[in-house]
Amino acid sequence: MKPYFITTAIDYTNGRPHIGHAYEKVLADVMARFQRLNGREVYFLTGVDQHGQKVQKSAEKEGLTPQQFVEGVTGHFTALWEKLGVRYDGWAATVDERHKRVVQAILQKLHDAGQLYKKSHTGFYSVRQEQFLTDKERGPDGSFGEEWGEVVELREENWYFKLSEHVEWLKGFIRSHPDFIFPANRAKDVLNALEGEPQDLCISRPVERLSWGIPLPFDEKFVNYVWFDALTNYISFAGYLAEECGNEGLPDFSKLWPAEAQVIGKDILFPPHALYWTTMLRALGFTDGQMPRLIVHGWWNIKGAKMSKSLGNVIDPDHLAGVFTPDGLRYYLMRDIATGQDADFSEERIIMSYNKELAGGLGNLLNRSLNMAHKYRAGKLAPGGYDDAENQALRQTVAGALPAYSSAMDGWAIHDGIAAAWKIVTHANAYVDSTKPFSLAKDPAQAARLDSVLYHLAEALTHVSVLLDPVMPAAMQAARAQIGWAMPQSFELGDLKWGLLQEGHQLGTPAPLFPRLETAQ
RNA sequence: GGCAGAGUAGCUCAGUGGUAGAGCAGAGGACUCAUAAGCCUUUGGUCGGGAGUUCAAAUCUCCCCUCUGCCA
Repeated sequence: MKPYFITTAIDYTNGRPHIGHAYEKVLADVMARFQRLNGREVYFLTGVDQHGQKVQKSAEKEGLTPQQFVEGVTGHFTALWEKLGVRYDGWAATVDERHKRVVQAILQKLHDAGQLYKKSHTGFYSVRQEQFLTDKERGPDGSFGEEWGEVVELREENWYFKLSEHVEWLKGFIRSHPDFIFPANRAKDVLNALEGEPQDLCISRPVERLSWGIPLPFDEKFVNYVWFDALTNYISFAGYLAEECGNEGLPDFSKLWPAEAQVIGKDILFPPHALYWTTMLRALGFTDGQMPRLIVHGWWNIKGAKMSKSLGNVIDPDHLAGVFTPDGLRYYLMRDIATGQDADFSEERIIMSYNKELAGGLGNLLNRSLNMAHKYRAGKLAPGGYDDAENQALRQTVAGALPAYSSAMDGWAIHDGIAAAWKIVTHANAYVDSTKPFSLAKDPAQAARLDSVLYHLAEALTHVSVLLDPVMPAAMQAARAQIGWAMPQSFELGDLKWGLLQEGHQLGTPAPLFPRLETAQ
């Protein structure tokens, strides 16, 4: 089977990462880890978009070269992924020479195929902002606002991609491939938007206006414009045209493509991915069967409002990871949103999810279970021959969690996958209260039953540590270390059957897995 | 303005013809192994408004109100 190829949007290196960046990468990372656990080979590609006018200007403002500037900002992203446990296989940085070679090769190919043409455009140009203005920028009285400074009418030549030639094909493709866009209702938005008869895409900027970009191979007076460059990362770093371009150290494209999942935010579905990207691939000769699948996620709002610098409500993931631990943040980001929909970020909710669910629910269950096993049996497990209806019920919950978890996770319903695994936690906590091992310990005649209860708790927790591993890799590894069971390298969900812990298994030392946070402020 | 979706307990939401559900929050209780954690019980809704179809409507039809998304 081909590897599961998953990509994310590449982040624009014009500012520091916020919670939205972190959510998308964690989402992709969780899916990558789940697919691996599910026995699939995975290739996870993510990265940064480093070219363009905004970067050029920000660099100028700080007195740096664009290269120096993007290196600095890129460092904030890679450091965050390191901290959050986002573990990627390929890193797509658009200043990479290998990427530039592929972008140029693609441009040449499209040029040779007659998919590009030069046209002059006359429009209103803001000298201060260095950009053309459209009617959107006009005020109610029809004039351009003061923020644009001097506005002049300007005539400029540029290169265009014949995107409109492929729009009819695209409509048909979307209608005949309901899985192309997840969630499905987004596909309707795209079809509706396509009724607006999209214009050809301008893919260049004169080099006098923008120097920080990839030059067009067939016309040195221009550099390539952002979207074309950025979108190409999905194939350039997957090894597309690697041989032709002399690129080394990249995957075998023929084995990797198409991507099973291109994880993007709803803001860049249309037109960039659903229109530009698909028609680019089509123009390059990619068939219907070689189109990637788009996974469109929603946004984290702040008290119902969009997160924005001007509102001053930007949430810093680095700070949250410091307070709630990286896995505490990953857990909250995955459990409090339905993939594809928006959610409200709430300080109260993240505190609750950590203290109530992770500390009080899962962490405390592990702690009380191991503690009793050490207190009554020196941490040594003996499944023994005792069994009863309560034990059977717990085993049934454990067995039933796996299929529900798998299908939810595979369908991008991460929050449902977590809930499926959590049924074990809830049941096990109730099981402690109903079996009362602390009472059984006082009665020598109940020794066999006590052994079976302690065993059931440890075994159930081992299963939970595997199911939640994609969401909280570091914490679940720590949990397994306390249990004294290491997940084998080759372990897959199919191996998750009752009896992972053997007769005589020695449990490790318990310690609070998610120390409760004091909320007194 | 066009298209799409949503309005159900304080909050987040599930529920597509058959006596209103879950989680969290709130209230009460029993227990003590544990991170003042966990467990049990429980308050709470004329299912946005109106009309219609039906023995029966949160669920189907029509109208209205409010909100959201995408596009222009």
